[in-house]
Amino acid sequence: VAILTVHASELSILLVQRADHPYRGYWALPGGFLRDREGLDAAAARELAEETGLEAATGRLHLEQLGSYGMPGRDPRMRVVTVAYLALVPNVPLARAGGDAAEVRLWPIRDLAAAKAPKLAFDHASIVTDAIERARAKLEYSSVATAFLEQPFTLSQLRGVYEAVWGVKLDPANFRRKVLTTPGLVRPLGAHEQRTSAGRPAELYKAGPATELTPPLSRTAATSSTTSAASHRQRTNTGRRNRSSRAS
Amino acid sequence: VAILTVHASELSILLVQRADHPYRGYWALPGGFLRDREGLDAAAARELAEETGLEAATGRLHLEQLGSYGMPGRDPRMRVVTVAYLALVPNVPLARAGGDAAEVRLWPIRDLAAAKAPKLAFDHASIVTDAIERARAKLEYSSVATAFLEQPFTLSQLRGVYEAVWGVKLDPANFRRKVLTTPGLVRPLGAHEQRTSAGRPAELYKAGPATELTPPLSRTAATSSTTSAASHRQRTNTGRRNRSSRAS
DNA sequence: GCAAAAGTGTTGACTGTACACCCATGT
DNA sequence: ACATGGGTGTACAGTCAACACTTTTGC
Repeated sequence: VAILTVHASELSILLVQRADHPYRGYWALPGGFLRDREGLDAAAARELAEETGLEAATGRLHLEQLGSYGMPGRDPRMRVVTVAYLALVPNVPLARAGGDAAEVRLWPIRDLAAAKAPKLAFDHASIVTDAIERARAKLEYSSVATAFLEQPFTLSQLRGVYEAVWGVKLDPANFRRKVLTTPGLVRPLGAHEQRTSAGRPAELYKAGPATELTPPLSRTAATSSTTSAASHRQRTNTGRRNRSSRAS
Repeated sequence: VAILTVHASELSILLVQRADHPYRGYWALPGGFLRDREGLDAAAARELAEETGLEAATGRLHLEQLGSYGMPGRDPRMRVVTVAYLALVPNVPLARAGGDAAEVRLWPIRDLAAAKAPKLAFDHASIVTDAIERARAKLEYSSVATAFLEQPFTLSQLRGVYEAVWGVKLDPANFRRKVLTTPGLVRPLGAHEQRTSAGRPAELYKAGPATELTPPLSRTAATSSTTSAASHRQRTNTGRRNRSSRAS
């Protein structure tokens, strides 16, 4: 199970450090073996609960099948076919620390490519890559972003999820309009958040019944975060011209 | 392996009739067991070749993992976890007829919900549903439609794929523009088709390197076959004019 | 007052759809 | 000639990104 969450404005993944052979000391996705008379979804939900204490059935969290990995030799002990799942959760209590794992922690996605990156066991690097890509793609055309948040939430927090997962900055005004004009995406509660630091208190929302986002929210539409002159991104589109209406 | 093709303007799927217990006489997806030292993709390609004679590696046909199905009891003989694949192929030679299958044939998707629908073995009805939905969704945002065609093809044939898979009618003019303005989707060959019946000969194209279709082609945009007369009536009149001054 | 964040308004560029019209070919 | 399908032109309506502006809070 690839458990993704947004922690400190960073998309992060839960990994466990292996205490036993093989790949001792390497980091791995949490998981285990399918039991008799247990379906794939049920097994994934069980592993998720063992790791985080979160119940997939009760909560609003998101759990979906990601794909299966069966290259021969991926586990040196024997032939193993893994069915990977993707979980999107709001916060991770980080249950358990003993058992067959030496340590459990959240790794920011950004650090997985850095020098201090953890070494990943088996073919889990490939699974992690697929999980991140799936999550990024799903934000575009579905309403799963709310699975990263506890309810109720503000639109700024929801926007923060998109910005963390995609690594871009979004225009608050346009994001708000997009979310509010999509029918059934969120429902206003009428209440406002209690103050945190400064600025006008934001209205609170709950997730609505809608699951699809049509038309999608495009992640290519990052606003320039730097001082407007340097970053003109120009999408190499050969034919069409792009934005850059600044001089007119 | 769920093998989809477009035959006689109908999206169709290849099914084999089971000759042995269990589900004798029922129709099933072609498939088999994973071999030692064989990856999942390789096994799917092997099954596809056994069934159709098409080589996934050489041809331009499309083969992707669809998902895994592991509910206990789905096979009455023993616990079996199936990894399903989706194949999109241009034409199906329909190799083999003996072995453990009584018959092999293409079933139009439309007939699967009809009264004369074949009874499907195991949980294959669920897999077939997922395969069709995946294919329909993928046409929206990727270039896989060309996998249904032999090369070269005309834009009308490509449009016919969309119409068959989605069950809608698309505007030829707008479809053409959409395909041609997407960079790298198709490449013109300069040649024209040899006459078939009537009308101007169409230009021939090959699939290009592009795999994504952004922005996507929306399948909700079916042209209305009825109601065209009712809404025309009158132009919105006498309103004071504003905006719409194009001035580009 | 000032900074900061929420929220509204506006505009120009682009996109999608509908449909009129021209082109090339078979019968 | 005319039917048929290929291909181009164009107008209208809708959408999106950019950004100016107003509102509501903490300090």
